[in-house]
Amino acid sequence: MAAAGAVTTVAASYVPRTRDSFLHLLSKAVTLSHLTELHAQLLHNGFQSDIATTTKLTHRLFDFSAVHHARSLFFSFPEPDRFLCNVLVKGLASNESPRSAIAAFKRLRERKSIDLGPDNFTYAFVIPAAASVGDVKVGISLHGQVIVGGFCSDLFIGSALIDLYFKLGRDDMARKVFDEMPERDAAVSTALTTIYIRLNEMDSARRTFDESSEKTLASWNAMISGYAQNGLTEAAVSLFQEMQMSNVSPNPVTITSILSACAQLGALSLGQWVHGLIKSNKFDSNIYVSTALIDMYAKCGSIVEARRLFESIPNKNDVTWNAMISGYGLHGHGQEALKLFHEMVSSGTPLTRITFLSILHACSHSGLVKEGEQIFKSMKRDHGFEPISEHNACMVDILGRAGKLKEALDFIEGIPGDPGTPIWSTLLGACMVHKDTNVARMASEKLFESDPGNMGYYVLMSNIYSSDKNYPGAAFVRQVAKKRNLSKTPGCTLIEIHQKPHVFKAGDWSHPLSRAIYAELERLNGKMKEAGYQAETMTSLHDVEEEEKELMVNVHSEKLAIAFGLLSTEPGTEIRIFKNLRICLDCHTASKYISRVTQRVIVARDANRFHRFEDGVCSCGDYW
DNA sequence: ATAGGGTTAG
Repeated sequence: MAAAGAVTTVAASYVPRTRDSFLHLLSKAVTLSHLTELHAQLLHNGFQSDIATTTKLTHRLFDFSAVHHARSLFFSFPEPDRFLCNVLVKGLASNESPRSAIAAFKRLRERKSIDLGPDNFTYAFVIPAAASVGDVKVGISLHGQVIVGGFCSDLFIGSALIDLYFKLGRDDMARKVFDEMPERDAAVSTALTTIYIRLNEMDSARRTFDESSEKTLASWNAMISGYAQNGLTEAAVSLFQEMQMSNVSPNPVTITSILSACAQLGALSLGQWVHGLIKSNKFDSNIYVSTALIDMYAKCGSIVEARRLFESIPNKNDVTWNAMISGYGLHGHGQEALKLFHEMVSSGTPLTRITFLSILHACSHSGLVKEGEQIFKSMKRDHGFEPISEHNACMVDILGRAGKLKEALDFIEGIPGDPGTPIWSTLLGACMVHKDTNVARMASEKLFESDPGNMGYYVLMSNIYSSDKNYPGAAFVRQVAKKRNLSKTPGCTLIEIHQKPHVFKAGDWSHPLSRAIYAELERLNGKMKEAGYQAETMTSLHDVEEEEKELMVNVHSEKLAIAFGLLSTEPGTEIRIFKNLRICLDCHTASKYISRVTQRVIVARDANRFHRFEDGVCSCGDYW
């Protein structure tokens, strides 16, 4: 046993202790060596047959991932009770593997020495393990046991079952479990909040959270992460601020979610502030935290800082590598992404489907057609991953963005079965960049059929017609969308000036400096035209309805943010903007001209990637 | 002496 060696080293500091003081010290221990030392002292004091201290020690050993030590402690204990068994199942599930937790659960249930069967805690630990394995048989059997054992009213078990059924793809059963749950005790509102979040009913979740008399850290975290994962990033940030005001200290789980929100928002200064918090709270060694931090820096434009952090992490996992690879992809650093991908392969880190999505996207953003094709082939041949719809879409993207629309179509032909929505949507995007109306029409017909409620495709198709000067076609597509009552996600652009975020919408006059901003744009327009810039003019929009015409010539949010950035910063300063949608063709062209006439570097993150405009050229090479 | 909450693609 690991502790045996420690006995001699602590013999000198041997102190007799009571059971309570041991329990206290065990929960206070902050390092694994504290625990091994305490284990030695426990043996000295004759506590080896005391079940309470043994259970606590086992639990704490699992906290530090000392699986082997925890295991041998468990098996050396003559008559473990249910409590100790539960700790084993939980520890195995969160450390070793969900499979071994399930195996241990089965063994313990068969063992007649445990006179009482599993309890509500046991199921709360083992059901999530079955969910993460995705084992239908085990899952259904556990649900049966829950019913027979009379645990249906337990909210923790209910929420675990709901999650299980979602992971098994049985949304109907998830809903059924929820609807059949009887009493909903207000005292366990955290569980209910979690359930609503899993059902994607954020408003009910928030109501439950707000009404709960005692807000646990887990319930704050559930709400914040629920918002962040559903793209409600402002709500996540504002709830995080509320949490700070209520004097509740964030833990690594809170930090991970809030970093994800910062990454989505492009909120660099908040992200940096959170980084400070991480350092002062010593959360650096948490792999979720450090991975989310890398992602935040990469998505907020600081790819160098992201890489610096990446190098400093000793315990990188697959997600960490994936985040860094896709960061390079976003910035159009395809070669760096490829180098890292090969390093990942040789590091022995298991590759995942997301690894291949990340590297394939990196190839497409950098126009690396050959390299992308090689990786796609080796994915199946060398790594045994059958391509799913998203991987195929990546290949279409690689070919399409490089202008090889014919090859892209041939590739689609070769896909067995229905190619799926993501593929046609990708192809449509490529048609926008390369102005191919015929292929676009074909792709859009498939999309209007398979995903008729998605306004994005109508906008894209209408823009493709417009850039081909087919205004009747553009107007027709927009009319169809209008008839179907679809609305477009409003575009907006964020810019941080002196650590304060400013958000602009198209044609926005709400900013206090609006007059100066529009005047600056006017001035820029003149200089850009001298340099050869041509905007869409009113006369070319003669076939478009009045209302739509106004919308189309409205100044886009990107331009407003850039003009504001130019006014508010010293000459020569880099301008960084963040757009929630894909940047439009006109704004892309305009940004190139602005970078030339003002001699400023403009970095723009859109929904897909980073664009770095410098002296009239964009780093994306005009495919995005 | 044990529950709940977290990162990567699009």
